Order: sequence, then structure tokens, then C-alpha cells
Amino acid sequence: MFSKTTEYALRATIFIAQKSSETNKLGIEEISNAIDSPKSFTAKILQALTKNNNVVSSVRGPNGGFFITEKAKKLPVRAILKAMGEEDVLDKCVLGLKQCSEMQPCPMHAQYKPIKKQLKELFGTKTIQQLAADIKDGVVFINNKK
Amino acid sequence: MFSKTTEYALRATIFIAQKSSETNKLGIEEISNAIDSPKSFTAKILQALTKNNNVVSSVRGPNGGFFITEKAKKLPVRAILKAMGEEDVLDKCVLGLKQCSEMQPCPMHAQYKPIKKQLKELFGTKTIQQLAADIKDGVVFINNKK
DNA sequence: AATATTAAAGACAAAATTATCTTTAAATAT
DNA sequence: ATATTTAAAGATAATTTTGTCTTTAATATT
Repeated sequence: MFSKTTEYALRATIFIAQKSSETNKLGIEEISNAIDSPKSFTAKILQALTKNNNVVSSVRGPNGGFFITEKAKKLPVRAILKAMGEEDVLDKCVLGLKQCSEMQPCPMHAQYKPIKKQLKELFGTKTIQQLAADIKDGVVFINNKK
Repeated sequence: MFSKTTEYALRATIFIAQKSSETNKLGIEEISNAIDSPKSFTAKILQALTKNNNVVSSVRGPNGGFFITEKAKKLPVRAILKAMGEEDVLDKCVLGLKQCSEMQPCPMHAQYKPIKKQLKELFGTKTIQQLAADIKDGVVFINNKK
């Protein structure tokens, strides 16, 4: 469904939201270990997330690292997709048609429509905070070790 | 959602199902023009679809080309994904976790579950034939020209 | 049998994605 | 001030995906 890049972005952001605070920032080492992603590559992704949309925040230097503000925690998961430039996945035609609409629907359009609606609803309303809370409650996991 | 390869595979198969018959086969030129895909690349894809799963049939030589049998028309759309080795898209964890299950769910798991179910239902029950029929009825389109 | 037409097969190439490594800049602590 | 720690920035590389081109094989027509 998503690119590796976006998968890492989602996992990293959720992990940071769960573990970090303005006074307890997380280093790239800890993050990439936790979510099982390549370190340098993840650094790039976090860089993008801090630049675009301010989904993630960072400070350099000792005791520096990544964290996520209370405000950002209230963003919908979709904000992560947006920051990664992959928001269009939720809107794209299943068959990859450039023109696919009510007026000129592809053969899957009508059937896929309600599914797309739910996908957009899910990513548009579920917040980063909510996902992080579920991890804290232990009902849900984010680690990726076999 | 899907790779270009699979998008082309879906469009090509549906187009062939609509236009071809055992006595009226379609050339790669006509197919790739109709669905707006790179010709040689599409040829490879059709090759794969004829080899794997026999979703598409072909014969070489004059009046040869691609067609799809009545039997194959009754296959679910999922068979195309399977032939392209991209069936797992319908099962994958949204966050890309290797381990994501009821026992050890990712933070999106519970919410994504009903959506995944509908996706699998759609691709598992909708047949190639049904999609092709909708095009013939003119209620739906497959061309990709701007 | 020879020729023409078509897909199959294979080699190659371009582009995008994924990943790594090195250098630089910012912030803190000493 | 200096040294240390951390992310930012940039250069480079590996891999995968996407795409092209050439040769071969099968089938039909003449």
C-alpha cells in the first residue's frame, strides 16, 4: 500500500509520539532500532518530517534528538502521508487511470469508492496521539523484530 | 496501491476480456495503445499473465495475438494480482510490520481490519468478466488518454 | 518451401527507490 | 573557549522498478 519510506515514517512518528516528550528526546539510533529501519535512511525521513508540516520536531546537540509536540500529536495520521508526499495514495485510481471520476469511472471505481471513503476517513480522523496511546496501553505493538 | 506493472496488468486484462475472443485476438500494439502503457513493457507483462495462472492466452503468427478464454473470464480480479506476484498487497500490514496479527497487532490493525476485509472481498469475488461487461455497457471506461 | 506476421525470450538501459557514508552546523556541557 | 554530542546536509552507491531494443520461435499465408 505504502512505500518503505512512508512505512518507516509512520512507524517512527508513532514511536516518537509514544516515547518522547519535550524533555525526553529520542536519538536516531534508538528510534531506528525500535522500529527496525535503516538508521541513516530513517534520519533522512525524520528530517523530511520536521521540515514538512512540522509533524516531528528536533534539536541538535547533547540531550538533543527528536520529539513531537502536543499540538502535532493531535494531527491525523494523514499528516504523515502528506509530509512524505504520499497523500495521493488515498485518492488514486486502483487501475492507475489519470482520469477516473464519477463522470468517467474506471471499471473498479464504483466498488472501490466506499473502501476509499473508509480509508480516507481512517487516515483523516485517527490521530497520532490515539495510536501512540494504544501502544502505551500495551494493546498494540510497533516493534518489528521477528 | 499497486505497482505500475500491476496497474498495466489489470488494465490490459480487462481490455482484452472486453474486446477479444478466441477468433478475434488483439495485438500488443492495439492493447498498449488502448490502455496507454509502454508497448514492450506491456508485452512482458502479458507474457507473465499467460505463463502464470493462464489468465491471458496467446498465439503467435498472423492473426495471432492475445485473448482470454471464457474460463479465464470467470476468474476473480485477484487472479491477476496473483499472476503478477502482488497478491500480498491485500494482506500486508499498513505499517509494514513483518509480524502483525490479532495476537500482535500494529496500532492501525484493528481499524484497518474491516477495510482489508472489504478489499479482499472485492478482489476475490469481482470477476474479470463482470468488469469487462461494464465497459461494453458503456457505463465505465478503461482508456487513459487525457 | 518461402515469406510474412506475430508473440516469446533475452539483453540492455533509464529512472526511481532504498540505503550508506562523510562532512557540516547547532547546541550543550566542561 | 573548547570539546562533545547530536541532527542536518550532501555526496554516493546499491537495488528495484520501469522501460526499450534485438533476436528467436511459432504460426499462417502464398
